[in-house]
Amino acid sequence: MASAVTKPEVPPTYVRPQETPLRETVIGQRQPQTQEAWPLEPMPAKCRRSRTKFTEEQLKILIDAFNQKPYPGYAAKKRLALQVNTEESRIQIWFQNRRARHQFPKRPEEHLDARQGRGPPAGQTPGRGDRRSRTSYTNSQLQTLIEEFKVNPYPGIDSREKLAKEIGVPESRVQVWFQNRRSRQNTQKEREPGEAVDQGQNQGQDLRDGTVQGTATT
DNA sequence: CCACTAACCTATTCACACC
DNA sequence: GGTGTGAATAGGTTAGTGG
Repeated sequence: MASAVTKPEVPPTYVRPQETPLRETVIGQRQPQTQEAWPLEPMPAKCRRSRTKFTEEQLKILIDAFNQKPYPGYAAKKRLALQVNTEESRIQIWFQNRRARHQFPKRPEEHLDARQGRGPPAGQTPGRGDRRSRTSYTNSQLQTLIEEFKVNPYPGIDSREKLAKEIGVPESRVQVWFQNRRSRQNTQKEREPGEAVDQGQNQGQDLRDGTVQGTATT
């Protein structure tokens, strides 16, 4: 694919959130100078997921859990999600925000084992086995993601959900995939500042990555 | 208008398979 | 051992909601 059609559609200036948060994040409000950078349509109607409104009861459960364990593992997050009847990804975001905003009680007796000075206190870490199992994408799934990335590296909630449905993975995985993709694209650009290259040909390599497959989780 | 906070972002690191 | 990449983190920004 990609032979004729694909041009590195990705606008060279598609983003620089640092200074100019001119993403498409906003609901049809933003259309900054990069407007030309963006093609014509990939501006989704709706970008952000609608704001979740937790009830008092839900908050009580969450706060209680947070006080006991500010770094819940995947299983714990899943359990909480079930308890408060929401998605695990919402739980994850809630804990992220909570940790950022509140000085949670770091138990001194847990000697924070400064492994590197950053990151969660080892005493509270989820533990290795407590991560979500790694998602392994098939070639065709990756191909779909990559194609979409070339068109729009910042898909809104609607696009993400559509993509997720199309390739059969949770929307949260699509979001993480785009985050990682953007991140790695940036670091790669730093290494080789030569042109905005990549895209067109890299695709071949990107697909090569697809050799992953196999490893069915569970 | 402003405080609060969910959603989202980048940057960085961890984990783990693969060579 | 290095590389690739999904999943996690910290910390910052954007934007919806309610006083």
